[in-house]
Amino acid sequence: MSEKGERSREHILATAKRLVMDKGFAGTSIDDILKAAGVSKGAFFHHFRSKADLASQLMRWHSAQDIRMFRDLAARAEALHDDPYEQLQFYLKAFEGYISNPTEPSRGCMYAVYTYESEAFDEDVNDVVAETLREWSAIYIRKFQEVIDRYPPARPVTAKELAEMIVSLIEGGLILQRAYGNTAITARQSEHFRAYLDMLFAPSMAASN
Amino acid sequence: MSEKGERSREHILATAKRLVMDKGFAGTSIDDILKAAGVSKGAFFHHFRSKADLASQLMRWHSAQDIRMFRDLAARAEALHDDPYEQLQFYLKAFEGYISNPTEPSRGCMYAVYTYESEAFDEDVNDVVAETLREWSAIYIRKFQEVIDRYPPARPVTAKELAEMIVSLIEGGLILQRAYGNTAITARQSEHFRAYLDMLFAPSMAASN
DNA sequence: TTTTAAACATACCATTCAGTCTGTTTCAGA
DNA sequence: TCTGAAACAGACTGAATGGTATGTTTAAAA
Repeated sequence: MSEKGERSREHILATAKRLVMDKGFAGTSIDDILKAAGVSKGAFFHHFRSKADLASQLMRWHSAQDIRMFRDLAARAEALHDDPYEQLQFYLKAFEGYISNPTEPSRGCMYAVYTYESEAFDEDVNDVVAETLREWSAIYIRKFQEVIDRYPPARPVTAKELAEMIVSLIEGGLILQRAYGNTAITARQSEHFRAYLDMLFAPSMAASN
Repeated sequence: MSEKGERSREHILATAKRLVMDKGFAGTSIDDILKAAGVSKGAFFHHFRSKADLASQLMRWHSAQDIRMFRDLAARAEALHDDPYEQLQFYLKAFEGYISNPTEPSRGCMYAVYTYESEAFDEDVNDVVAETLREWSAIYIRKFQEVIDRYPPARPVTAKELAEMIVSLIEGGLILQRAYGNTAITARQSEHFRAYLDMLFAPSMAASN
């Protein structure tokens, strides 16, 4: 990242990420990664002590990228809009744009891959997965709470359950997307969720104007 | 299933299913399955030509079980209730009971496992996954359509998008469930979805009485 | 009782895999 | 220019893995 030496490590991580998302972690051999990345075994084992170490570094690297993106998106939403509901809508729409980007269609979710092979990983790696998902939820929870506080919902809902719902919809959408070979499903789920939010909050928003 | 010889095949399939759901397909070796099932290599390769053939038979076997369960649930719902909305509620609640069964807590979803390792499987196996998910959706779609026809929803929704939503919520919930080690999440998502349905249909149900 | 095929058991084989070992190159600093 | 360490290259190894070959048991039909 900072030095030139990081280039190769990041290149290996990026290649591994692509392969692991396509074939799973156990289904991806080190040789597969070497071949796809065009690096030697010496280079690989210079940066990673073992395949388990790759798993750990890969998840931490990917998690750091994601958390940065979540926070960037949240910061942009807050810079552009004052109203928490508008911030939320912006955030959700921005994510829809990101997930259905046609140049780099989403292959799925790294956390789902790790979750479904959790037995293969060290406990601390699984903890990173859970913590990243929690961090992601937390961004939603904060925003939902602000919205709920300002616009009493038509039905009593908690910020936590709404956050859990959108995360579930996205994770589930990514699975259906892969299974059906249709890259539009997750964004559609998010749109539908926004329509649900409209039902919940539109009445009291109208009343407050 | 019918003959005694089927016992061993089914025993291998059931064992493989458990292991594959815990460790993924690539992460489960044939020897793992032999050891866990207490059968010999000869027995295994008598019933399955290769590991890929196991993958195929396992998915078809599992899919057949699931589809039978979906249809049984739907039939029971229709036997117990006349009103399509009550049938739907029964169906969803029954599934919640099944998924959060404490004696056999759900390890996740087989289709998700296969989806995230899809590169490893033959095209026809991936087709079985997609078709089973569609079959599952179709049961929801039929019921949602009946409900929509009888009770005009508060917001224009299609049966298809509602079906896609509950399937996504369940799939996503199963991931979060594994990641967090909390076996209650999927059932909670389903409950939340039922609350959403109430918002959609309760007004016109009240009007029709 | 004999025959026959399915159902199993086990030793074995070739390949792949993660990981090691022994170097060579690169390049920053003295 | 020299030194030393980081970065890399690639041949090699032992264990694991998928798969085979060959033989034995079982059980039902003839």
